[in-house]
Amino acid sequence: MAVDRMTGDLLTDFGACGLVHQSTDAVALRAWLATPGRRVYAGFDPTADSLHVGHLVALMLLRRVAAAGHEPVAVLGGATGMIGDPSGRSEERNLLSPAELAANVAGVERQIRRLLEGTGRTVHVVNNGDWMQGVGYLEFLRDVGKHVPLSQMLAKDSVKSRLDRDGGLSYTEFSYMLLQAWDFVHLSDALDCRVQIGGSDQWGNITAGIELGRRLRGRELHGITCPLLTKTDGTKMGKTAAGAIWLDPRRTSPYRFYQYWINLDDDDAGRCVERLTELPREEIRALTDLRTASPAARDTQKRLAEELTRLVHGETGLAAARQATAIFFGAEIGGLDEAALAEIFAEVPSHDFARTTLDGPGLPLVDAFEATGLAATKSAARRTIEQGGAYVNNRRITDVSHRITAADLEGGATLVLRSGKKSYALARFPR
RNA sequence: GGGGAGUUUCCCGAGCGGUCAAAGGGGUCAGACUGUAAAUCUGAUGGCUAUGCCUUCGCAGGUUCGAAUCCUGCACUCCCCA
Repeated sequence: MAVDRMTGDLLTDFGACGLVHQSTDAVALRAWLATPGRRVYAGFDPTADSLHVGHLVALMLLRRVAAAGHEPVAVLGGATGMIGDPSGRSEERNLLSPAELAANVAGVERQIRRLLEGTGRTVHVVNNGDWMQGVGYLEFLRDVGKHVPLSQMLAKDSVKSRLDRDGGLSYTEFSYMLLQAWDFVHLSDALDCRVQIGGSDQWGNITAGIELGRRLRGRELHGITCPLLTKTDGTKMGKTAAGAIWLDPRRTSPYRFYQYWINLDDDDAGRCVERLTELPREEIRALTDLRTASPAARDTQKRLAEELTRLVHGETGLAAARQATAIFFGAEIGGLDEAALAEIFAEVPSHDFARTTLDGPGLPLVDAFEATGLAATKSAARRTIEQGGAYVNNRRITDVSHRITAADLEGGATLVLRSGKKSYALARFPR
């Protein structure tokens, strides 16, 4: 992976990849970033115990920060998560319990550290809970609130859009930006961190921090936002009908993660490979050419899926995803141990049969299809078999009266049944 | 309150005494094609111990050798006139 893209300055690099939506004065920003080792921060609110694909942009931004010779600072929202960011939200958030929040912070921190490791730079992962917990309400109002004009707060898009709605927003969420603004000032004190990056919905919060820094410290702070990654069909990147694509393999298997990228349409894949990978610009250009010349090959999707799966799940995860892909697309199943099967078919429904059903003539395939739910009725199962859509361990069975016997298990205890192209079910025969 | 039309298998909708598990379309499922896309094409589409048997056409009765189709009552929906 090409982490060493130190060809230009950070802002130019971001711009070239389509990662700049808005920024504060580019000249001042460039000047500040001209010195290596500057600290740049992005925040992550722990709304769940895992990050999802939507967070990848910010994470990759931080990796680029490191690649450009600076030091990324990831801020975990142990304090801000108590409140909930109204930005980009149409409704009031539900508050998380402190216990949930602590668990979320722990999970997210682990992921961030992993993803920022290996950048070869010092990485700071801090929690705003650590500096906010001890601050009293009165103290905060006097030290911070006093310096933030209400007119500015009310002018923020995140606030305005919510005030116009039926639900409005609570005082609590309204105050969120003060906390984030204070984070920025605090980080400039503690780490001399003077640049904050984030999604375009963060612009209001970032500028609130910049303003506060000027008033409180007379310090010049900078901000960059990147466009929110959306798909050409208008839906959010990383959302599927089945829910979000998470980085935690327990929530989203490496296979599904891999498949998500493989299935992107050409334009989306093009944008993702540009913004979410660290491939050299020449390679990205080459992929674009390939995509135009022979879209069917889908080189971009493959490369994208490969890069991101390796980054998030490691070589082992990538290998597992590839193996699962081969099997899900028709490779015969054999020589796989139970553990590998369980891993690959983790999200597939299964049904346990008594071992004795295999005795004598064996278990009718029709019955197995019905029991596993692959077919609603035995008649439906028969139809599927007759029409050539039934498979056992990816071998097509066309005989309606086919029966499963112990011999089919080849020593194992699980058979993989399939109906059509992608409906799978496991038939287990525990000893 | 008066008059009229209707209620069919997942949905829409044809059927108006036997040849009706019920046309056609949609959907769904399989197959072919394909880029793990879209479109297209083909087949299937109540259930089962399956050349047969059982259940289904608003509900309950009745007429008939035989009813989704005819009669009676009930329920619900829609339209028109007050």
